[in-house]
Amino acid sequence: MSEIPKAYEPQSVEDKWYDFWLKQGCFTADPKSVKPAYSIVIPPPNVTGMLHMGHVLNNTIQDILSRKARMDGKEVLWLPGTDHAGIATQVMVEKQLKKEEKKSRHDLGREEFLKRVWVWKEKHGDIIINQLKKLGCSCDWTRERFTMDPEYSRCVQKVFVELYKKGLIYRGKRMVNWCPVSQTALSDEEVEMKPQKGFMYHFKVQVVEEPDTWLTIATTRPETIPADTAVAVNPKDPRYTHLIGKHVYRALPLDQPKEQRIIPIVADDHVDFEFGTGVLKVTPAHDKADFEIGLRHQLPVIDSLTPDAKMTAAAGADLVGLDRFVARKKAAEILEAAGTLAKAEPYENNVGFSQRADVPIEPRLSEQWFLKYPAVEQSKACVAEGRMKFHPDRWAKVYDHWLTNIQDWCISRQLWWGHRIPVWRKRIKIASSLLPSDISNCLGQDWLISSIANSDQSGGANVLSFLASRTQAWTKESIADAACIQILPLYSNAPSLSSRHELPHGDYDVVACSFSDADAKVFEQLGFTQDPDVLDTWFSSWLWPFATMGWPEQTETLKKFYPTTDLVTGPDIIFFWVARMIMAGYEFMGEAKFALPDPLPFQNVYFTGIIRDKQGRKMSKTLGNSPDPLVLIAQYGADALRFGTMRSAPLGQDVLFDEKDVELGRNFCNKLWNACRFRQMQGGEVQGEIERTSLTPDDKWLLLKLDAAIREVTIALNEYKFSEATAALYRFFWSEYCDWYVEASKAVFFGTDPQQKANALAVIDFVLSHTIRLFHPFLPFITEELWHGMGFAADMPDNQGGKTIMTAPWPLPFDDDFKGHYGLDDCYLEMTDTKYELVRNGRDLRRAGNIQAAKKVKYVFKPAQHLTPHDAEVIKLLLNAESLAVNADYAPPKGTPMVNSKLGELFLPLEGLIDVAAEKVRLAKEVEKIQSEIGKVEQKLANPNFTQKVPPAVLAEHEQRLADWKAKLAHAQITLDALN
RNA sequence: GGGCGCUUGGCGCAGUGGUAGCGCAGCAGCUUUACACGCUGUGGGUCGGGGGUUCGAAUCCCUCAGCGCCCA
Repeated sequence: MSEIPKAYEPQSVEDKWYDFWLKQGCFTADPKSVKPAYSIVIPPPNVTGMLHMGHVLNNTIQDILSRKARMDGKEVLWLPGTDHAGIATQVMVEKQLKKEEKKSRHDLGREEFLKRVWVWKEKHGDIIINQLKKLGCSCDWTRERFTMDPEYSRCVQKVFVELYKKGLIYRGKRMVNWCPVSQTALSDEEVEMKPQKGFMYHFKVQVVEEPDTWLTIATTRPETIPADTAVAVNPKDPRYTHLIGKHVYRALPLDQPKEQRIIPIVADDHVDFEFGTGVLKVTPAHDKADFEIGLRHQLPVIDSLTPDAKMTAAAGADLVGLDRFVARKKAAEILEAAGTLAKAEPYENNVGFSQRADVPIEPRLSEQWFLKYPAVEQSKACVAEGRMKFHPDRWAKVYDHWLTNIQDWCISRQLWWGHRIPVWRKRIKIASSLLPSDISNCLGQDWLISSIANSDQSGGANVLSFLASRTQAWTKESIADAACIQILPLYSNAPSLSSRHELPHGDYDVVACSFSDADAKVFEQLGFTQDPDVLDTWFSSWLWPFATMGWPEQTETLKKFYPTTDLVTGPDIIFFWVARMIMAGYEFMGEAKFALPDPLPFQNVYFTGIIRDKQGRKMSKTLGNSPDPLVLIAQYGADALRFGTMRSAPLGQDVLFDEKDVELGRNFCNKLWNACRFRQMQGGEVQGEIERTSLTPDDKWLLLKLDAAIREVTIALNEYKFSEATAALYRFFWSEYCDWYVEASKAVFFGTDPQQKANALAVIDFVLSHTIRLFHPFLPFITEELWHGMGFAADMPDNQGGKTIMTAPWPLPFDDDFKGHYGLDDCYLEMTDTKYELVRNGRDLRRAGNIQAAKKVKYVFKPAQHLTPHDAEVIKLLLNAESLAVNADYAPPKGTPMVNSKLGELFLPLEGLIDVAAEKVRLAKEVEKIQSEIGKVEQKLANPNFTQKVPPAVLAEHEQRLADWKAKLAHAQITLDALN
């Protein structure tokens, strides 16, 4: 740091140090280390993603935690990676394909399309990784993982097979959330409810048995009328009881003969009296609740929508082929023309939207894979009992509520990009009863295994009961973990086999499930076809904390770093990810071989706020209110972005982002830079010995303030209060160190005493070397630059900061020995504060006199006690005075403005220059304020209830306060009198 | 409908029983030999409304209102 630029220039510094850290392997975790472990797994960003402010917040926090842990002497693993983001990535590549080649994925075929996705991934997949590096993230990049990596994919498939064998995964025909744009099922968590403006249509239907009776039905979706298979009323609704069991003519489609449109009136408790007219149209194919009603009353299901949400032939000639929203209007028009539309009034209701495609989802009956969540009770308990802590803890309630009302997870997606479901199927026909030969014919000799053969001497019946138990299935001995096979009747929901002892004749699926590539080949050869669906992306990310560490092997990494210490994520994925990871931890890390007392995946979860713009709106591409962090980094520096973000991100609150915060961060870095520059300009020995007898009160004051700052910052970080930590650092460094200590130290540096100078330098080096370390987790780049540039690294052992500040020890609060040795008594705090208070008041005198700030003036000080030459020099300098005459016998001329303090009286004898009238007004105002304060305290003290009930300490404090105010009043009065 | 959170100077926030604070913005002044990305000052709040507990309430309780989020 020979030629130090006047302003800090981050660009030249940041890349240099990041490369250095990488080359030196500073981020690489050593599982063999004897140091205690600290670990975090990154919430994997989408491989398609670009860095946004949410990532900045989230990853800065993880980096702070990681860097602090390293300085605490921990062996740190921050494990990075990306997820494959099934829908998002597929949609993106499809768009590109359409744009560049005017082709759809179907034009290419599955295999070719997937090749294109991989090409895209290789080309763009590391964009976000490089962006994280720009931010300074100290991730162990040697362990970077991608959810579609072969090893990781194998974990996903293994988990699927295990859960399948336990009977927790099943295939079922259910109502699911269907996204007509992506044409896939979605889990409940991927559906977002939004209020939508539409119409409530009231239409009439005629009762078959009583042609004079018409019922009015209210609906927001008239286009689904052709799929109605009943109308329902509440059995307790007196308006309609007499009609139950009768029928109505369905209002649509009109081209269908009337007698084919007869549907029953059923009674169902689900129907709300109050809603609409109390008569509900029941559309089992297109509404979840209606589907349930349909089941209760064995209603047929008419599907009137195609997978891309156009009307089918069942909707009639008028509507067929129309988009659902067009058909809605058309249906209303048809009803109106037919004279059966009673009214249509504006109506707002909540509609489920696909989170990805942002279109209304369709409830749709389809065959999907579901998971009954494992380890739910353990997962609830670990948070409820506080073994895992949520910060802020209110999220624990949200978590608990979700787990209590948990629904099976729809894990299949009708996509191509993702982990393909490791299930193969082959259709077989069973004529009378199942024989082992049926199975062997189907599976080949290779799959007939000894355990079955032995237990199944007598043939079919035992095989059937064996299959019926469903908790076991035929497994190939050599790869017992990898595979299982079941025989399931077609179109059956999962549990149906359990009560059967005989398989009736008919069509069956032989279902083979395996994560072995060899098995897959065999299945294909035998004419099995693999399930076309892929798994939900979250079905891979829920394994993240251990699948990234080499599971299912008990690797060194797992042994050392699992369970992880902290997880940092947004509350918006508490269900998607956090809860599921906890369940996966209990389910898959609970095995005896891992020997974990508690297999929870992390000990603490820190939930960040959501980043909003300064008007409080969510950051979004369409609003264009989301700044590009890389632009900010280029403009202000990564440290500035980090510091600004942390400073404005209180625990548990959303963050209102303002570029001003980043500017403030930059200004702060510049301040830090220049403070070090000032030190450099004084020259002298680096980190000299502090001579205890030479310490001035200012030195002691500063060291005590540093001690307080170390305590505050450490406590704040332990409690995840990052904005408090930055606030404490900001205050200490700027307001205490720079504004007061550095200015006061100029009294020494501008003086002539070499011993004093050397000592001040030693104090400054001591304080700066501590401060820079405190700042390091927040400002990794500038602190590394200064650590070396200031020469603080020079005398340190390599692993104690000699090589990099990253491993310099985190500053500890001073112990009593240290304080005793250097005489750091709290009285120096008060003494020095009093001195600085005197300076502040002395500066006021200038203003009162309308004296230009630049003009040097002469002050006179009348000490009330001994004043050292050093203190006199400090006061003079801080007052920017031409001179400060210390005179115990000073007799001021009448009208001399003065201020009073415990140290003595400070006069500004500038006869004639003082605006006496203005000064009088100012003092009168001050007296008024003091009197009002005295009044308040006196009133309290006069209250016997107060004096009798209050704790003695509080009483004493009030009495002291009264005395202080009274002293101030006396001083002010004297000053005022002096002007008269 | 249920749950959670928020409401403190123009803006963003801290303060969980004992003198209402911080930063930004504003205003006034300043080429003070580290820093104008700076320095020195300064104005501005009956702590959302109402009620209660208490010697004492921004803080605890009740209630109302507004805003936001999650779930149904």
